[in-house]
Amino acid sequence: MKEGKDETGLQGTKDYKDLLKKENLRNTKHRNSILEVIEGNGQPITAEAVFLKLKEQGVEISLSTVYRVLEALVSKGIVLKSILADDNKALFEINRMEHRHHLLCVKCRNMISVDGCPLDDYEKALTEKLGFDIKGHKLEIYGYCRDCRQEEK
Amino acid sequence: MKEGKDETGLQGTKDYKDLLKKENLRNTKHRNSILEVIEGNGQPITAEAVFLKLKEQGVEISLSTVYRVLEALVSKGIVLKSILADDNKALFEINRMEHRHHLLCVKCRNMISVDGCPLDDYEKALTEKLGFDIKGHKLEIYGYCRDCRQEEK
DNA sequence: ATTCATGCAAACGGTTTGCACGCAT
DNA sequence: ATGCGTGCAAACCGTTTGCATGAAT
Repeated sequence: MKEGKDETGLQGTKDYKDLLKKENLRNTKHRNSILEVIEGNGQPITAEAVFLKLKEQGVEISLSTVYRVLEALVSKGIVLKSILADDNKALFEINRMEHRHHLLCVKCRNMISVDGCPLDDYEKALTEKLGFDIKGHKLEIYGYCRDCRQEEK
Repeated sequence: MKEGKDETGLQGTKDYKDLLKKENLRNTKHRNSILEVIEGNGQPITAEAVFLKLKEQGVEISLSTVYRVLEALVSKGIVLKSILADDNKALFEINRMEHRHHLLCVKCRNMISVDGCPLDDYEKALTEKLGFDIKGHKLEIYGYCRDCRQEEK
């Protein structure tokens, strides 16, 4: 699988026309730019940061459009939204097919992505035990990253 | 309306004087009331809901005091704060010693608490692999509860 | 031609803060 | 007596929304 469309339709240099079309969203410059920024960004990013990155690139767009586009993408499941407890700005990231979690350093506030997930069995057990039909989860792990850990000592 | 304060069943005899003292927080009526509400509540609760519960009980308090007290308790680790992605109100719960997670029903928005945690081994592995010193985590599991699951079908 | 997307500015809502007073220590 | 705790109202700030214009289908 290379340049073809995969399940997500999310490809580096490719544009997002098909993806948007599939979700009944019109193919606009802004939506493409926003998807590019979000996908290109290694970690969850705020709406304002998206806005600023676009500005840097010379893309003129209003902040409210960023919000509206993000909301649309989230509602289609293309983008995931989350909020950390100690900072009430929302973070957005591409909904990659590989399941992924993040380690958040409480000091430098960097995020490290980790593929894979240890929760499958656990969820299965919960479903059986409680009759709860699990659709997903959000796992946020926090602590000190390798660098800040040194400094702490 | 009668109140059964001794029915928290969780702390029983102990009031919060010692706890507050230990953290260099003055022992005030409001702080005790708030701790009572939060601990008595089975699940995470918003600041406003705390405020309203207190009002019901005839406790006169201002919303900003509720926020300030909660903030103090969170900063001391007595209370945990979290924010769900689709609702930007903060939720507060007692930091119980037994590790506990919640299942959130995306339909009726009820929360079910589950004791225990499947992540210990996983975190140990991450620490070794990435040199990340893990201090804690937040796990939010969502889906349909037993009741809403029926209705979906 | 129609419908959806966007910009602008104003509104919104949960949360925070400045200030003066009250209460715990 | 001191300094933290509280009430009130206003400020704050991320986010949403109404309306008119512009672009995609």
